[in-house]
Amino acid sequence: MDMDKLVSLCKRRGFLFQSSEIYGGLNGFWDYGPLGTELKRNVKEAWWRDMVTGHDDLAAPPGAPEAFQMVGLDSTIIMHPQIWKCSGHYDLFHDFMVDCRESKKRYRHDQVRGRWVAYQGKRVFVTTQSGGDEGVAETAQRALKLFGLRGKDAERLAWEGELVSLMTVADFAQVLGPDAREPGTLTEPREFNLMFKTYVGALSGEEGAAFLRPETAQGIFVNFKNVVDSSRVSVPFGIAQVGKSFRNEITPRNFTFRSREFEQMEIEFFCHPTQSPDWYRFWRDRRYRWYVELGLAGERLRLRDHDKEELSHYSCGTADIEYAFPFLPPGEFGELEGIAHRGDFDLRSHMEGKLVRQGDSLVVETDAEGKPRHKGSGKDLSYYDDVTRERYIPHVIEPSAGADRATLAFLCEAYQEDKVPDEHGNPRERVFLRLHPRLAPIKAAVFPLVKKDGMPEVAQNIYRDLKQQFNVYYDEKGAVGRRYARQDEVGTPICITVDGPSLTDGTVTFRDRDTLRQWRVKVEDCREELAKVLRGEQLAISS
RNA sequence: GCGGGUGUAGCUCAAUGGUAGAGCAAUAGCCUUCCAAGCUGAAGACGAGGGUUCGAUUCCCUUCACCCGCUCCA
Repeated sequence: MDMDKLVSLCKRRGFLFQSSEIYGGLNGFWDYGPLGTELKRNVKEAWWRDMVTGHDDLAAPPGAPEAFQMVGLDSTIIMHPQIWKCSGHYDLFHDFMVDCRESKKRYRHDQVRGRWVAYQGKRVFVTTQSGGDEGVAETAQRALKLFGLRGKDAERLAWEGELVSLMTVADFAQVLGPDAREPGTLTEPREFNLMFKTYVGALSGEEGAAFLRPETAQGIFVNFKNVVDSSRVSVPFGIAQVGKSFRNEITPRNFTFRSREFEQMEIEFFCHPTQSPDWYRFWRDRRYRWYVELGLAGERLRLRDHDKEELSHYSCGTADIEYAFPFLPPGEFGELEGIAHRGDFDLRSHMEGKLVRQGDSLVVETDAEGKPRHKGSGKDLSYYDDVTRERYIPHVIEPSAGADRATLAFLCEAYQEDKVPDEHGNPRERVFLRLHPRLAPIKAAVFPLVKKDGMPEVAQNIYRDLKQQFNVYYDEKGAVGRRYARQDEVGTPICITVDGPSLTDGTVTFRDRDTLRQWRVKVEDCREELAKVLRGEQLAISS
């Protein structure tokens, strides 16, 4: 599939627009047009319905260890800045970077290290990105090259001390960049913040500095105790949240795939530590199935378990649900959702402070004085089980999905081209979106075959009746074939046409988007028939 | 952030240092009895800013956006 055609269709029919377009656009931001808004709403509502309001609290679904509860939450985008310090985002997302004017490469200031060396009165800080013996060898090698010496002259170089961080160096004119041939090519360190910074309060002083959330998850963790204390849930249970998140991506690209403002659909599922591997597998499979059920059924969708090396320091299992987007190189997949086993990392972080791995356990990271690097809330977020009389910190399974990415994947998967016969029976190119009926922005279109003989009046009555239950669209302009084509292009599953026989026998035709099949339905049965078709029940073909 | 490429109507494409043109789409109407037909009407563009010039869509500079590669992506 040609991505350009989809992008063009999205703009032409009002699914997606570039943000601030009349001012030249803004990189990494996208607006949803009238139809895109409906589509994305449907994606989010399907998720909410399937995960939360439609979930049966009383019985264990297939693959689940036991029955569980699901509740919702809507937390704020701006939260206490300490949350991001304890969660680890502040340290991970907040770096100083240096650029090399010569090699055009960029490095993290804290990851470049090097050694001071002197030769014939010249003193240079030779850098490397490697540590340990490798770094020592590399700096030795590069110093020889810089001064035009051979290996046997190595002892003529006067080294000063061990490998140290670039952060200890003030004058960059004497620094030889990791990929440079001459010293002095590195820029001053520049602050690089992947979180959007803002200021709370009318005075924009640093004491009011805060961040737009880079994920919705933390809002759930910090409300864990509130939810437990207020909503009669007991472990195991999940808290779901849908909402905007913000990341200052360095290279937003690939349509809406990597946007700076995006929407997430996240669940934090709290369970007993001994049961957590079973719950992890349940959620991994459940979430994969959700995409399949809504139409991403082909080989372009896959479930991929992370390798051990790929796991975050706190995770004991992570899987990605990925889709082979058409804009990616063949064989590459883009992440739609990550399902992570996060252990007790998050709740403990917000109790004790930012955690780091030490051997097999997580401990509070400390500063030079032995105090916590980022202090936690100090609140007890453990859970007391009334039945077993056990107190513990629940483990967390986190299925974290991107609403915009899912929407984009559904669009890509739905895009179809085929040939249908025109009025003379000659094949004509057709573009249509084979969207799942639950996702389709418009559920049905109602047409009078021609704009006379009382057909519009009948069609309008059907339209008004259906409108009470479904998002339907009325159109009486031009040839009916054109109207069909327009609806196909935006994925409307059914077109209902009032024709000659309608006026005498009270039936109308239903036309199926994918097969072009038509069958007759009584006017008074339209609502029920449409509901049936949208539920995916067998089409009642009678003509 | 770097390098290369591209910016003309919703889309596809013209032309031009001196009034920017077409096809398709969209739109209003006529016609039309099942898959973008036809006729008529009206509407619609040089990404933005600056410079050179009597005059710039065209030449120059800057900027913004998009595409490709690098970099980045807890």
